[in-house]
Amino acid sequence: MKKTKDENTEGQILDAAKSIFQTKGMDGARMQEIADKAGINKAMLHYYYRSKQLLFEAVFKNAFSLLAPQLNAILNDDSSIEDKIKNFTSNYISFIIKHPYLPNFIIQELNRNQDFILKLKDNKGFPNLEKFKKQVNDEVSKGHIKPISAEQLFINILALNIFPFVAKPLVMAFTNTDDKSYKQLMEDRKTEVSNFIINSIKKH
Amino acid sequence: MKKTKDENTEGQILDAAKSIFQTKGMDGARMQEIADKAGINKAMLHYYYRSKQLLFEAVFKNAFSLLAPQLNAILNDDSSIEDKIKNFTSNYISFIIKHPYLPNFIIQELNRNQDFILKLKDNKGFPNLEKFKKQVNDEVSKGHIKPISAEQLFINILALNIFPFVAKPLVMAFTNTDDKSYKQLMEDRKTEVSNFIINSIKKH
DNA sequence: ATATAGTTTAACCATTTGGTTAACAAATGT
DNA sequence: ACATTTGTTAACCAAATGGTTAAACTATAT
Repeated sequence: MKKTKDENTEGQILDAAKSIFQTKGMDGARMQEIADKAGINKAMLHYYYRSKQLLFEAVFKNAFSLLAPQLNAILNDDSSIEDKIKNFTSNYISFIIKHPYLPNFIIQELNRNQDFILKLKDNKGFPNLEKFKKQVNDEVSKGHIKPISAEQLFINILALNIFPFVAKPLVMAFTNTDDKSYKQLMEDRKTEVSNFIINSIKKH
Repeated sequence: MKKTKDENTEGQILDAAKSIFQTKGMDGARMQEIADKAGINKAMLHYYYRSKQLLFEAVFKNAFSLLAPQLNAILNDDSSIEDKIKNFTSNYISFIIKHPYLPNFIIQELNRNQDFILKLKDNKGFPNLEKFKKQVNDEVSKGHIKPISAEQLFINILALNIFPFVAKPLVMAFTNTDDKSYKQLMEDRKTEVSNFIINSIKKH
């Protein structure tokens, strides 16, 4: 029987690398620290992944492949705009509570290395706005929702959902909340945010 | 006559350090690169700022002291909620277009070093939500706007304004825009975002 | 049993990096 | 004019860091 990911060395390395890279970033991460966390010799990292860069890319692609399907849900699903917003908001916030470092990690590293995203864009499954655009334009011209471009609406949805996690320390300081009450604020947002968006675009 | 900031060495160092730290972060920045950018010997960095950590802190505090007044504008001004949102959105986006790396830098470094914000919180002039809370609660109970907590409204305002700059490479990839059309998208948001927020909270 | 291929380790290496030193140059005060 | 403080440089240093090597150990196949 094939060993499960967390008993074989390669998987242990990836898990440790995830944890270190996602909290410290490419530049802040140390190969020795990853090896220590995985409980193995540093040479093993190079045996399985050749270099820090390649290990990092493995972690990054893995992280991105978790995020992309969440976004495709809102872009390519067949439900109504209103349902999409409701579902996405609720699902997405649950998702991030499970992977708190993920959006920050992706954003930080994409800012550091602009070329990186070009590689990702070629992948099938990379989020594409076309269908969503058509849907938004349709609903606007039918008069179901107020005029708004699909791009701006999409940016707003992402912003309202992702930002509070990315800027957590900053927002916690401003709102004077501790970890526990911040978590509650985020729970509240599962419905708060979708209401906020829908209020804004629906006609009265 | 005292030399202006950009002719004296100390100021040149700070300028160079700003540019390097804000694009590469604490971990990615190299003292030699800062010295080269400032056009001086590396030993000068230590002569004026003692250590990388202290030089970094000088840059960080400087950056934060630019951001804080922008936020206080929305929190402590005497205008109506609607005016605040309009002005803040328009001003803030202009502000960031002038300092594109600033919000990302602050968020990234605060995530890296959680203790850091505690030092800032003690400073007078650190954004405080109390007055804004009172105003929002007032307008809600008077029935001028729909029920919403001041914290959630504040988070939403920050999110809609800051996020598109922080996550620029990601959003550019999703929306398939180049630098020029992204800049246009951001210009449009100066009014787009405030309409979006006001639509959402106003009563009909 | 024995050869073979895959896995793991300790020791090592070259380079990078933040920081220091000692000597030198330029102001500044007396 | 000269002494003292301030500013600047090149050379240097120790520690950290990504990566390599050669030997040892383990599993697998014949």
